[in-house]
Amino acid sequence: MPTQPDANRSALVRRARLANRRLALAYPDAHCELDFNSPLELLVATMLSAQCTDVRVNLVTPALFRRYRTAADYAGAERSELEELIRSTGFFRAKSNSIIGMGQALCERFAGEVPSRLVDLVTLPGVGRKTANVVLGNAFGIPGITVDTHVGRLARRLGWTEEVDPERVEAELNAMFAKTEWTPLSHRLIFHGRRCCQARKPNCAECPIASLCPSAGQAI
DNA sequence: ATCCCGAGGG
DNA sequence: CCCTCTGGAT
Repeated sequence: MPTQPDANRSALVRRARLANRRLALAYPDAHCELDFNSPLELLVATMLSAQCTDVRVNLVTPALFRRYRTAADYAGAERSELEELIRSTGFFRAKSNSIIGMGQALCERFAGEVPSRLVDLVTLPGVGRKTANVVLGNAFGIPGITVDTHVGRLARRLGWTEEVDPERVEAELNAMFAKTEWTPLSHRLIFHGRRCCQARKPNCAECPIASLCPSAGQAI
């Protein structure tokens, strides 16, 4: 006989998994919307995506990826030139510093290659868990929940977690879903967050998982 | 005025 | 825990 908190917990997990299945039907084409052709390109694009739309990132990366092709290219990049190429993505000074430092770190510690382990990725300047999980999930096929602004907001609205710290949100979602769902679930939540459950105006009237959402219809 | 596929520093 | 970094879109 399960205790009451356990029963509530398992009901929550069943509701969350049902929502994931409905999101899979609603967004069968959910995928990483950053344009890239290599792990290094995805790493750079993801570093640029902080507080910036992926549409904006995809506007600057074609010229960026033509100018810099290897880790050594980034390591030796001229700061002012790199800054101008990425200026419109915001935080351009910090991002330039991170990208140059990232290139140097790859050359010095990883033979110029992007590492495929989270513990290694997060040692790179400007690379946190979110960026690391994007690279792992989309360039190396290693499952991970990417807790960006959308995933965090939706997980809280859906009542899947009350945590604010992205690492804690990630841990809670990891415990609720099969590992094979971690990356596709992240993509579905991001698609849903952009197209329907937006930060300022959630469209609960047309939301495919409103019946599974404790926040539906409420002013958030 | 608020938000966008965050990370680092104090 | 907080704060800051930055430009563009709505």
